[in-house]
Amino acid sequence: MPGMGIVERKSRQKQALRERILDAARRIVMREGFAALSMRKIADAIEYSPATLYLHFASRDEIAQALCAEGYAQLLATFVPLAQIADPAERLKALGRAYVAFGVAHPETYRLIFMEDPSYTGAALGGAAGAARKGVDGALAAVVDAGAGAANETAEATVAGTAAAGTTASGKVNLAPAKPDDDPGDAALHIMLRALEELKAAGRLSASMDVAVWAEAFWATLHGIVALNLTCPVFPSAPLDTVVGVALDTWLGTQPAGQPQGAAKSTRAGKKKSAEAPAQSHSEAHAESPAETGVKPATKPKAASA
Amino acid sequence: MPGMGIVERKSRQKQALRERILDAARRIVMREGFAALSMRKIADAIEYSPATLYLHFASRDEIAQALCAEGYAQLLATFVPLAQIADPAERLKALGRAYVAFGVAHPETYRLIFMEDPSYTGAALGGAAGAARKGVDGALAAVVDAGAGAANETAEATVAGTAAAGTTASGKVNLAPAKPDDDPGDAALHIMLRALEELKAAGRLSASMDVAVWAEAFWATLHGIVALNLTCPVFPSAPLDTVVGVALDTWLGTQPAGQPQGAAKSTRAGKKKSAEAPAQSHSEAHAESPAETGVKPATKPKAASA
DNA sequence: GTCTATAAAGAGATAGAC
DNA sequence: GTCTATCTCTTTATAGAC
Repeated sequence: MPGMGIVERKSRQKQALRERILDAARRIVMREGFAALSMRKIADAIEYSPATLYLHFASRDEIAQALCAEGYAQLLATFVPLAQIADPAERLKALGRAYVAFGVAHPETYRLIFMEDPSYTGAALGGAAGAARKGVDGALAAVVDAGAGAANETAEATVAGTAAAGTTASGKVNLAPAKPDDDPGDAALHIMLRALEELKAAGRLSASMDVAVWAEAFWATLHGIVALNLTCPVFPSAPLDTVVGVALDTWLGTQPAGQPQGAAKSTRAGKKKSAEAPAQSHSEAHAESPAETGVKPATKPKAASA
Repeated sequence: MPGMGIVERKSRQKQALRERILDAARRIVMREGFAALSMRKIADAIEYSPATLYLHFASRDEIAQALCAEGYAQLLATFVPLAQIADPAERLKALGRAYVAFGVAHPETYRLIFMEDPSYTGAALGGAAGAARKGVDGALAAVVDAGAGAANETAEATVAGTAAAGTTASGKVNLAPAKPDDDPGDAALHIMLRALEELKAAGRLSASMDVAVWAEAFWATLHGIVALNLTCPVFPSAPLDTVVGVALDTWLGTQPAGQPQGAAKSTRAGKKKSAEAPAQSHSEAHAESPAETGVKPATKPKAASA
């Protein structure tokens, strides 16, 4: 019977190999696309035999789902600092831009999470707890909780003077109990819903609007932009940032329309941001992973022998 | 040397077999998903040998692209009658609803065209000419062309009285030359752009808005709704029609700002879709194809042997 | 725990007989 | 045109030696 330290060392080693497997898998997915992910390739990459992988993961699917949870946690992590933005509309815009930036910066990860198989999406949204507990989720849950109190008040201090608000703000916010442990995959949703409640309280969103519906439609817009960008060769014809900007302005009622509905800067100077428009740069985004862009993932094997 | 009639008969027979191949392929894709489409399965379905398929299609990819072009033409066909709607905002709403309905009614076809491989999307948008020429495209091109003249005037007769319009309407419409033969895949885009120009002329869209950008962002919203609906297990929590309604109202500026509009019954009783929520029903959609819904397409082979 | 070896299945595509 | 037969390659997953 070995001492406790030996057991721990073995456990650490097992965990380490598990991480190496996931690292290799992630690299393959990023470079060649998810379709090219195979047990053999992973085994080759980590210089183990394929059979060893099955001691850590029951199947290729389990590896894929672990990658999904990881990637989703990474996405959530980019939201954390943005949840502190005082103005709810600006907060939502920043979240939207970060969402699109993530999808553009990590196309294959985004594909795997949101465009491949429903079970993968489910693994990411529901199973992000496991991967996210590794550090991200704690911080996020803290932010979400803090948002219920502190962020709300700072937002009021900044915004409340604009319109007749404050009446419904205090009483109705607890409509979203925001149990952070309940479903960590919904953390992003909670951030959005809170911002929407503030927006509504400030009179900048129709009081009759169902915030849950608005949030889903808003999400769909962002997802559509990312997904078309990844799949459709002719999208977008205008710079991506321009399309995102129009979408955000439309959803948040800040568009320079003939009549602004909520509260907007009446008219803008030029036509659009045709001049600058850095387009796909997104230097604001995440520099963690080694440039997932550029390589055609090749869902199809294409020609190999001739 | 055979007579000309014999050559024609042979050509017809060849075409007929080509159609049978595509029919079988379409059925497989609809029932088992695109990933399950293989030359052998097609051959089995039509009771020919796999080698025969290669006399009609150079590769599996070519079959897939033909299916894409077909499906896209089918989608365009559902737009044709809607292009006659006089009010441009209502026309765009109807187009949007038809788009979503198509995606929900033909999930695997939609996936193949817009969510799988960029080359497939390209084949649909650019190569729809070939498949569409079979009858759909002619009608569509006619509608598009007629739209430049007739539909525009009916729209003016119905709408123009609303706001101060008419000044820019006549002079600027030819901004979109609408060459129907040029790129038939863009026919849908042209329909949208025309509606947007009318909207702008009527003062119901900001004069500074770039209609091309608006159109792409609008498309992205619709695509996002369909794509999430097909991939994300928890989307939507509210009935799909409600989400679509909010999106359309937001984009077309018909949202309440205090008063509830067409859809969205102000407040809901429960939290989520616990109570009613028919969700995926959509009986309004197309009944042409044999119920592509319901069966899990299984991108992955999953368990087969044990 | 890790390996070698292999089973079992399936894919796309082609050569050559008829 | 069509078929038989096959080549080549890939995959997931497991059995059993060490």
